[in-house]
Amino acid sequence: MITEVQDRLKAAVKAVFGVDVTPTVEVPDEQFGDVASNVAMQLAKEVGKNPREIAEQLADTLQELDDFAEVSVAGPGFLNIRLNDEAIWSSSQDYSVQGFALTQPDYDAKNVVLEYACPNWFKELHTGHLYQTILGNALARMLEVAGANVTRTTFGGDVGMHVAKAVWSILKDPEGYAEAQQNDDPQVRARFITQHYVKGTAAFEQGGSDEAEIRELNKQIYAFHTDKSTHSDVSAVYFAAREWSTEYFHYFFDRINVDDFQKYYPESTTAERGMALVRGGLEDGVFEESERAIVYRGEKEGLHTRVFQTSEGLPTYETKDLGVLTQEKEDYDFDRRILITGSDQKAYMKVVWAALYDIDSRYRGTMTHLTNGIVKFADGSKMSSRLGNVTRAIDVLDAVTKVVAQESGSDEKDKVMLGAVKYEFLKYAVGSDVAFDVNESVSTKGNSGPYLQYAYVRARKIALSKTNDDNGEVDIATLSLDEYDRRLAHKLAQYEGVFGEAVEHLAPNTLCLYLYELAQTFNQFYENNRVAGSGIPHRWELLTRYINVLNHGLTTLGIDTPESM
RNA sequence: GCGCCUGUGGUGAAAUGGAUAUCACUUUGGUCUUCGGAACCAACAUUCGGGGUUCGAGUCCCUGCGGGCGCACCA
Repeated sequence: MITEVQDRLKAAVKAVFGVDVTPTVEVPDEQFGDVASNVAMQLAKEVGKNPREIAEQLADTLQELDDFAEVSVAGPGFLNIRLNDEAIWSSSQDYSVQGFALTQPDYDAKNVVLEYACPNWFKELHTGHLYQTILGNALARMLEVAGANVTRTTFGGDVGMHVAKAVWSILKDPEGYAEAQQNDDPQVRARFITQHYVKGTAAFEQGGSDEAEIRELNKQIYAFHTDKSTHSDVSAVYFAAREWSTEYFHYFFDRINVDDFQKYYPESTTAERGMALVRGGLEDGVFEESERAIVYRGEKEGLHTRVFQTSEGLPTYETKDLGVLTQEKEDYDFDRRILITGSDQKAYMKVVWAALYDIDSRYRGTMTHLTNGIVKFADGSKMSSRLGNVTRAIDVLDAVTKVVAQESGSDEKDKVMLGAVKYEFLKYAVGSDVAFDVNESVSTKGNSGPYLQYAYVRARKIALSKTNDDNGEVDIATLSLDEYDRRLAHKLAQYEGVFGEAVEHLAPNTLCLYLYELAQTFNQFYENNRVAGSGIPHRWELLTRYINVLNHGLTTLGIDTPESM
């Protein structure tokens, strides 16, 4: 709808003023028209006339076109266009039945690597991971619809100080370990490891001999991956717990029903590769030595200095990140790489990428970093996994399950629970803080996943009530839409444009908002207009189109549509 | 201290520089003898303060105040 109008406007501007522009066209508030443009303001300077005058001239030309029922000028020079019913109807036609063509030029046939969730081995997943997983899953699906070959990857720490802390604590206090060996519930084992991580962290912060032991253990664990020396009590515990964590990740991602990652990159597998890059970069002057460590001087890019190799000769997270980046490039030859992490990593990641660009400038301009805000409790305090006061991802699911169970008692409860959680996270713009109150923030009413799921279920059931009287064909020539028919058709016609915008800005919330408004528009239509037994073919057709768009949108966001609720 | 981000109804959020700032929750009051009521309708704000740029500013610039995050061997 937008693009058709845009084309006509462009042609009209060319004809009247001989100027090439891409007119801005948008859907205005309903009172103004079906589509509107402020192209007259765009042109004012170039043409040297006042916008109002330009708009009047364009209106006269546009008024002649068949699809336009009315073209008027308002305010400083807005062009408001009301389409005739036939044009409204046919611009929503593309969405009927199947085979939506929603490819976007920026992504069509491009290789995209999407890295998200990035869990740490030896720690339970918390709400931040839950959020990133849901967001990443939705973006991946959106980009696939847009035509991209998407590879979902995740990168997490299976080596490093946090690991040493957990393993140290288990070795120190093996009580519970035997028990965990017996209990193969992934959630229980993950909990066991996390508790030791918290204890190990506390001991480390006390300093003294505990800290020294943990540092020593850290080196030992790195060596397991280079020497493959896996025959000790220490390595037995390490590899067992590492395996438990891996199983736990698979268990959890399956639990929330998101697409599988094509590839897990544990840090241990990218360390050596990163170290090689750092050594090479040191020779080329990208890195330099400082206090026996190897650092990158970010100041030359307006950033700060970061350590890539410790004075102990160990790689840091920075180096392992270089490793995974180049590994992904080699494995999937990405045209574009999108990374999702917490916003606390923003400045850090800039430095790593600056170093990478210095090493290999091909990467410049191919990478995007999306961040979610800090996940906070509703009282404003920040969660810290180090202190153990996290809201675990599983706690969120449990809390919402309770709410949903009270309200529905249906057999598709799980879909509704996950729908509530997913939509709640997706409906807000990417990047803002996530203030999280387990008991209150996940809604099942109003602008929520369950509202949309219910809207879908209801519409499907209505569609099943079709009788012989309702089987007529829509006849464009005699088509007559009333206020509510028209409003719904108009809203349906916007899907393609909204989807394109959501992809362009990597903003699932745009899509969420549209689907919610669509459902509201339908509910108004349904409240006022009879469908079943009406014998009005276009109402049935609108119902079908509505169901298809809703289904497509929700599915793309990773939200399942239940059969009943 | 330096850098980056942020401030929108009671609460949580939306708004490529465009028209009378949008939505949900809460609260208050309505609709309907259901095509599935998890519905529909109505009421509730001078976008933190002060300057500036612009035909036009929640949005851009400057400044003040408040909040967050990051700044070398953790991830």
